[in-house]
Amino acid sequence: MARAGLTPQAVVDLAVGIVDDEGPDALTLAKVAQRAGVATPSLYKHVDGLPALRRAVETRATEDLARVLNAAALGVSGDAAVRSLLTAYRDHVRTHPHRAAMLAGAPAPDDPAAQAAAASSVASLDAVVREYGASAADRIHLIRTLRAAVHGFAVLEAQGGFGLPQDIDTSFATLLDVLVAGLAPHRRTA
Amino acid sequence: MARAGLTPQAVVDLAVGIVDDEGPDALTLAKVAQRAGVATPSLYKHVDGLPALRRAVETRATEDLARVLNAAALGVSGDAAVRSLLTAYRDHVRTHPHRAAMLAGAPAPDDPAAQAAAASSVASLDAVVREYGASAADRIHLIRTLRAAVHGFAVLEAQGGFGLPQDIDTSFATLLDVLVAGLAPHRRTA
DNA sequence: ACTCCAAAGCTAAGTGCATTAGCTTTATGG
DNA sequence: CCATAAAGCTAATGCACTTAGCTTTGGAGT
Repeated sequence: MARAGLTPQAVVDLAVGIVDDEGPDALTLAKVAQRAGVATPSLYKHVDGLPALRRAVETRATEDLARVLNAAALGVSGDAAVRSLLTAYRDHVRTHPHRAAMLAGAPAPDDPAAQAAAASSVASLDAVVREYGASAADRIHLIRTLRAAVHGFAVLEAQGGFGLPQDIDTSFATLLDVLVAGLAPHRRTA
Repeated sequence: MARAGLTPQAVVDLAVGIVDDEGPDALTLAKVAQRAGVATPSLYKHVDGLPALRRAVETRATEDLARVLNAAALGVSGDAAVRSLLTAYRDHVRTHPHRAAMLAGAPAPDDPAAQAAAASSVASLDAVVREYGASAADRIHLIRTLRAAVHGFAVLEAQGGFGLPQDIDTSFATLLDVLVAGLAPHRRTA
């Protein structure tokens, strides 16, 4: 192939880097091209315009999160598993604060990778709440409850929505305590 | 004054309308000018550029939310108050889904109105958790817990982050139940 | 009623970005 | 060694934000 040896993958890598460094609003084709050492229109050989690139970055972020959650669900169970997963979620968003807002949307219906990543995250959460809900239909509400709570916390923390930065660890501990205590009545097995 | 009789207020009104209709990304000075029946540069007589207008819209959204929360905190107490406030929060975001993402940021430090609105929301929440925490320092963690949980739920719902739209009311009921049950151990007075 | 002036509007012009079209180069496979 | 398809480029268009500077208008004060 030709000079810079770009691939769709590499372009998305650069885009993710820009988002992590400067936030989603700073993602522009011009900036990606500059980092790639290439003229802006050349990117269209690898990516179908800015909106598509945004979606690809979102997919990548969803996949990374899924990996983290899957890892955090290994070898734990019960309340400890809930704490492990939620803590991993929060820590991941703290490490990548600019991705926070990207994690709330539905995966693109035409992107199997995004669908798979989303399903994988749900599966990790489902494993963790399995002992709190008998049927999958019951558990979905618990999964949504946990996801909403951590996601809200992570977004607020990442975007400075909590007034003072101090004591946020204590607040997160409170969140975990409240959720774990609130989940107790749903437990199936003593 | 002159022809269109614009004011900073009126410009922000139009901007809020655009955000509510088409989302934050659709907010452009050109579109505001079109709705106002005015040439784009004329807006600079009333507003200090697009970023400032965005902030003003955010402030307005924060104020509206505060009003809703204040109203929902009237004449209720205990668990019912928690449910009332959180339900009002969720309903408000459902009514204005495009504002969801705007409600996570810190209020601009140089905008007293935004500061006041944020403080007012916190005050409503504080009143509701007063019987669960003795000191203000204790309550802040409960406030953050509740806010994170509802905000996460509202954002995920508004942005389609929950897979299927059905059963979301049940999920929200579960969220409320879990939070109320989890809060119980913190109750001061029986 | 008249004058003046500040506010509110306008047009013109510059900049940056996204995107499309069409050309040129390069590397690779036959 | 050459043909070709991918990868890159330049040129050009359109849209949005923004600044500069001019024009109009409506009301305040006489």
